[in-house]
Amino acid sequence: MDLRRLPSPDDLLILLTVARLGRFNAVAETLGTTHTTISRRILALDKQLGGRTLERSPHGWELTQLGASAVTAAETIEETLGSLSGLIRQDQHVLSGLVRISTSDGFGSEFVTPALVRLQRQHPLLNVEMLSATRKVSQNRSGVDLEIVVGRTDVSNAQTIFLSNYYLRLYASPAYADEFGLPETLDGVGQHCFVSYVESALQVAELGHRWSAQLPMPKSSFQATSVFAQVEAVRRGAGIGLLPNFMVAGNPEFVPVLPDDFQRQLPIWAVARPESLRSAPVQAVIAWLKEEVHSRQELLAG
Amino acid sequence: MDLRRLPSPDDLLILLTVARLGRFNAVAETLGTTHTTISRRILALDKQLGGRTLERSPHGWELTQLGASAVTAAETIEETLGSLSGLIRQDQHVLSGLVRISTSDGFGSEFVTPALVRLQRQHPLLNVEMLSATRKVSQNRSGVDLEIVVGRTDVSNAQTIFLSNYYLRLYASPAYADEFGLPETLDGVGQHCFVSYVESALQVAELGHRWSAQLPMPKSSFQATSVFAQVEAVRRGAGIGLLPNFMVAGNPEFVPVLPDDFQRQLPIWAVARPESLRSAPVQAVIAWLKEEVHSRQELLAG
DNA sequence: GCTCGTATGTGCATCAATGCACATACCGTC
DNA sequence: GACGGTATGTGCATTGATGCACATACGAGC
Repeated sequence: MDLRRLPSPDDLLILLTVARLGRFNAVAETLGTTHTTISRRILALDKQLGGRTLERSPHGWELTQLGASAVTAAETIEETLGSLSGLIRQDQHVLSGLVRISTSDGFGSEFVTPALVRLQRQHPLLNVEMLSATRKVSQNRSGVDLEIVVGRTDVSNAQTIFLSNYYLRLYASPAYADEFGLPETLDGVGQHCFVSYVESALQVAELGHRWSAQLPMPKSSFQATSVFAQVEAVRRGAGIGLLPNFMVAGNPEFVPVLPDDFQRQLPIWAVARPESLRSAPVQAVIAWLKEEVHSRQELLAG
Repeated sequence: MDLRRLPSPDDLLILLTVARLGRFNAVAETLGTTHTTISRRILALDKQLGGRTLERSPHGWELTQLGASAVTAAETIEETLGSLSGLIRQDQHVLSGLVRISTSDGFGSEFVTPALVRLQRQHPLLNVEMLSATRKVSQNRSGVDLEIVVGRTDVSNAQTIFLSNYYLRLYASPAYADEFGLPETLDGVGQHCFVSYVESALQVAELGHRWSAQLPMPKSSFQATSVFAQVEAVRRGAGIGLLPNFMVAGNPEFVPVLPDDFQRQLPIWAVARPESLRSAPVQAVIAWLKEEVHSRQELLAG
């Protein structure tokens, strides 16, 4: 990529500040420079982008459509730089102590474990305990510094940090499909064996097949509390299973069933009490987890 | 967020280019500046980040851990800026007109052709002329909008854009190996027939066997100006040939000869005058070409 | 060991970006 | 309408970044 042909990231960040403050003088004070320089930099940016990014309004400067696109890019750059700065600040302190994390087993082993291993490699004095449980967010988090939870979060004295969405979709094994065929409609799923979570032990309703009337009662079912068991059951032909996409997408041992008709999107959150969030190790875990999720977003969306 | 406290995004992008190219001089050429400036900017970045981002290695600069974090951030910034640029370009242009490109025949058919075909499929009004010639970068580029050249680029009034490295390695056919055996050392190559470029017509010295004293004078030689002819000659048992890896790697009709003892790395560049680079179609060609090369990097490195 | 080529770093001159003083424009108040 | 305050833009001086010439270091070849 020709870096000289790209808009100046510094100029984009200035535009972002203008968008926030509305006046050149305010921006100049904030950035420790003069309104003259701000004016000139916006002029230069407009030339780079081939149009006006700002227009005058009674309340000060307002973004044009081009300016709005540029500000979106600037926000990404700002966040990227902020993360890098935060990383550096973290690197300057040796992290130690113990962080206890509760997480569901599928997401835990696929995303949380790698992030924590990377973190601990850099901070060997940091001890990590990862408790696997597929549960809804608890009202009382004693003993746990951070919870990774699925679905809705109705909790009042904690902060929720969105990590990502993932998808539950219907899958079967090629052998099962060959032997029993696959349904043509969602109603047809009721004629098949179904693999899912144990309903009586289900804490997160969205993980179960009952959560939506889209899915009929199955002829028979194979239920497990472990998502690994569910995946293995589908792989071995136990039936049609409602599985997290990130565990089976792209694997030829799993055939999507009615992929255009059914999928269920679930958010994953990190939840922590405010006092936990004042801990540098917990903040580090969150940052590294976000990085892990972000860098593998296509697996979660796939 | 205090923007004055953040690392300079421009300096991060320079580090990214250093990480890709490994040498300040190459970066300077690519960015149209001097190695002095690159050196100073890296020094400045190291100060902003509070540590060294690069350390010396036998192959050039290598990233420290801090440098790797910084490069990750730089990649995000680059992509963000690229997306913004792409958005703006989309809004402005249906590509049309004529782009004339000069390129070597092997690389041209393997990488340039597919990229151009894809581009033209999307922009049917765009006409493309691809001139095949294996030459060094010319001082006068009249009639050609873009040159794809191999090896060193010593040119003053044009911009060079690094595309990739590829490798010349020694190969023979299985039949030749059976009949004559293969050498155990590089000196032993002198006892064999050698297939190479026509020395008297050689414009890029690195393509010839003489360029390095590692390769002895051959007993006899088969020389051709067409790399396709060279490949065919080796395939038909004419001798040991110095061939681009991307044309024969993985093909059972070609046996690597002394692969651990000899290889020659060559850079490939796109070169254009500043006024050519102001043309949206030329910019599009460069972008698509880079994408083609990037998405098939393992073939070039293999 | 010597020579050559290449890579990076230092010092000074040059150039581009920024600061400063001032000008112009607009709005609100009297 | 006049005045004061605030916001943005122009021209020239100043400052910081970059280019250029040269120096130093390293590796390869003879």
